[in-house]
Amino acid sequence: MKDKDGKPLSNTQRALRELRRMILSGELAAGTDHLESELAETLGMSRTPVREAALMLESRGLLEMRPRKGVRILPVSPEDMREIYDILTELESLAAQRAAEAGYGDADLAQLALSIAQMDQAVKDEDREAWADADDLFHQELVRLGGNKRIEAIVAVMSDQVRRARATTLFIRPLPVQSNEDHRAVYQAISSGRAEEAHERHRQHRLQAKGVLIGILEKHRLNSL
Amino acid sequence: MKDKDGKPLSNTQRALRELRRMILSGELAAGTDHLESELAETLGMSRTPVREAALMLESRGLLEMRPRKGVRILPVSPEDMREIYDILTELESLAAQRAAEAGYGDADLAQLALSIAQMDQAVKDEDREAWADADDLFHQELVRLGGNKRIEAIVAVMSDQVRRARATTLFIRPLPVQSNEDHRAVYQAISSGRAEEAHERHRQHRLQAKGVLIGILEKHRLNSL
DNA sequence: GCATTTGTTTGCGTATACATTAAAGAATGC
DNA sequence: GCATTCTTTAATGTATACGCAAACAAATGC
Repeated sequence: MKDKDGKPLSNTQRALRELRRMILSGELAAGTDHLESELAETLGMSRTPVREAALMLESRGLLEMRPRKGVRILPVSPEDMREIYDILTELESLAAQRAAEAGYGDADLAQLALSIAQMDQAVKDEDREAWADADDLFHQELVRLGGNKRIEAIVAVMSDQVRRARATTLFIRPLPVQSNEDHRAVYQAISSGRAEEAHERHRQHRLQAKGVLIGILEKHRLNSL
Repeated sequence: MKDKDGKPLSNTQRALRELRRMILSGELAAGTDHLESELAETLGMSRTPVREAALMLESRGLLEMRPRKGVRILPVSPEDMREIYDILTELESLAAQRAAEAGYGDADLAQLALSIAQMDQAVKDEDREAWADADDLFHQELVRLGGNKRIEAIVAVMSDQVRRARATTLFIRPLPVQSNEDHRAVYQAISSGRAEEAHERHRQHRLQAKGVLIGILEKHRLNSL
């Protein structure tokens, strides 16, 4: 098996990507248990790479390995979402501030601008999936511009868990019009080097998002997904 | 092999603890490479549990597995320390704020008070090791009181890396008298429910600590440890 | 009937064997 | 003498085998 660059891809890496994909897509449902040997057979490889991949996914908080009970796909509760959003709020706001301080030019911010444009288009089209993808890109790029690799890694892990909750809630909630305005404000602040404002605007953006998501989860009694 | 509770401890767990200990103590020096088979022999077990432990330590950022180059103990640079302290600053300050909002009583804050007392004693005795241990405890307990499990986990990971830098710098720097005053102020703020102040005091404390550490590292040209 | 014990099964933890492949060294040609 | 290719080697990636311990079932004693 080779990847796009022609480099061979180890089975462990394949297992990692496949399992992650299966969890995020819901193919492996939250709360379900799966034997290592089952997963190995599904993926067409032996238990060893599956175990190694599972170990990594365990430290990303997507699953849990319980002796004799199989690999458990961890559900996400509203309380988990509070924790996650609190972390995202703090770390992304800092990233926004740092990005503004870095004095990036328009070229550096092109990707950010692009994802904002994509979100605008998606809202027009009422295409929630496209909006979610562009939103992911915006946050990922924002954090990248913040220049802290560890924050990037942490946010990536937390975002994986948010993605699962969002897969369920995406079609329940109203079109994220407010969100798009927030993004533009953050972009403007970064672009013109207003660090404090970038921080605060993004902070408010995330607090707002947290409130909306938690509200939906509690209203619909989605205690575990 | 059994642990304190009499429960058998898996070799993977033993490898995890041992390797972590060896890295933090410097027994496995930063920047050095080690074959899986060497480590396995050292620990008296086969490669399998060593690999599994290494995988976990890799996601904690303590080492890196590079095909054919062996397991590399990751060095920590001043830039790494900036990243780590930025994260600790944000997440611990939030924890302090939340702890203050939670309205804990004196009994709940006993451990926090104890570690402060231990730090005072350690400063009197000029026992830097004891101070460092108590300081770890203070921060760990503070974060626990914050009530966000994920922040606890992230801070634990980051703290492991700080510990390595501190092992080197602990005896270079002046006695942390200012630090102890900060801790007391944070404690007071939490104890009396002044959330905003707890946040801000802890924030300043961490920013200060960051400055001191980075200053030492750069002054002594400690670019990698 | 119920509880306790014994047997059986099943899945994991670990060792080990093997295939794979990148890196280092040797040999060859220019 | 240098570069290139071939060979070798060594370390990893993966499969597989097996013992053990936990969960479940059955059987036995009360």
